[in-house]
Amino acid sequence: MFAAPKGTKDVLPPEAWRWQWLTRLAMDTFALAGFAPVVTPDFEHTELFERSVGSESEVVTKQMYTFADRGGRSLTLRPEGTAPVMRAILERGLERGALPVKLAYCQAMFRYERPQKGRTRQHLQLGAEGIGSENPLLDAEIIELSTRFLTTAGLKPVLLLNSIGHEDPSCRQGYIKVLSGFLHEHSAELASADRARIDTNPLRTFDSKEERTLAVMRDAPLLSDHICAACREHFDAVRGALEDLEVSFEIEPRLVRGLDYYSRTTFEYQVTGLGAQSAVGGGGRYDGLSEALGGPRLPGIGFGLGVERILLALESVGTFADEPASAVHVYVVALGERAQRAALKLTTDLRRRGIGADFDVMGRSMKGQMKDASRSGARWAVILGEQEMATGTATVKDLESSEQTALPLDEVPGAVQA
RNA sequence: GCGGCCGUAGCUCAGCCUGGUAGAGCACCCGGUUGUGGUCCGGGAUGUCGCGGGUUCAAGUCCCGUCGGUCGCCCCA
Repeated sequence: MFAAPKGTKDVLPPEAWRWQWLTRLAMDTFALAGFAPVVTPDFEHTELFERSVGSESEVVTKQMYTFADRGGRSLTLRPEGTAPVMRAILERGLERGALPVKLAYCQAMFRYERPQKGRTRQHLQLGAEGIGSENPLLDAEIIELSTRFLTTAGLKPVLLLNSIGHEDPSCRQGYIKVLSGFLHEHSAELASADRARIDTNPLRTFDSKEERTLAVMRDAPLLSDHICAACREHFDAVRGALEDLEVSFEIEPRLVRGLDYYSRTTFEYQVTGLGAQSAVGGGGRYDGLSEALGGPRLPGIGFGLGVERILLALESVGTFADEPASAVHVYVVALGERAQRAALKLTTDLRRRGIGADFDVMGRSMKGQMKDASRSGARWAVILGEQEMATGTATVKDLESSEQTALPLDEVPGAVQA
């Protein structure tokens, strides 16, 4: 027998109802803020991710599902959502129309990693992107939106906020030099894994879980003390706007993102109940992304939220804001071949009127059908037996109160509306 | 890519240490009520004991390998 590939899993009912509930809630919430849905391909040219996420980044060097198709093209299963959306915008020239472009998605991401709690090789991500404006109010709008969605879903996440400046010697590049100098000075005190990447990705040293490294980093120079005046001003405006909106946050000067395209505002949502993982989502500005892909200057900001992680966190909280119920409202019980055909007809008639209905196709006894009716979650059982068939009626039973009455067939839909 | 633990019925697991050819609960089906569910009672079906190899008269049980799961490192949503 076949099993699902390593690091993937099927989602079956009842869990799947929660997925549907959560993703609908998200897309509805985003739409209410003007973000229209977008769907991009599940695979892209490998180069798209090399040029946006960064050819030196861990995601690109170790985690991508990259393959050659029969035409010899190097393709990659989408490891993140922002670069494909930007690519689609540039390809279709949306940046020459009305700005900002506001898009939302619910799509699978693929990363080759060792699976563990809250981490699989395919995961579903909800995201929204606001593209074409540098206005700090857009940052606040985006952050409030994702915060509100998570809160509505039933979480109380901690919002961590930082600014990592922009790609310029007067700003982040200058800081990285200062940081590298500091790290080289203290390299003997760092854990070996952290020492190894002083030159490749010094910012990530802040994320180390090595005690000895963290001890060193407590005295490390902070990016927030070295960003340029314009970035500082932008960040102050974002904070002010969030305060206006009463969105609470914590400034985390050590918050660093793993994808190269991020600039200025970065943020992350942390919750408990995810095992070793702590983030349900994160995002930030990517003012240089378009240019990295060969497009015009097109600043933007967005976020990505992990559906599996949100659901895990909700489970650990123990409450779902909206526990979905069965959609079957009426169960038609039939006795005899003639009644079974009538049952399909009645079930279909109810469905055409928008009433959830189901019936037995297993040839169950009446007792078995009643049991199945109960199991289906239906409120009503409509019984079609020989007596009913003879008189053109149906017995309508309320499965909660156990009360039942005989009605002419054409009055059944009206009787089970409530 | 590295490490710990685990892999027995559809599900959750016991049995493994101290080898003697499989069990419980739930779920499912049938009956108690040949036209009435959710409760209760009675009965029933189901396993290549992850896979491959080894030790042994005999392996679910011991050994090796492998695949998968899980948790952690790493990385990230």
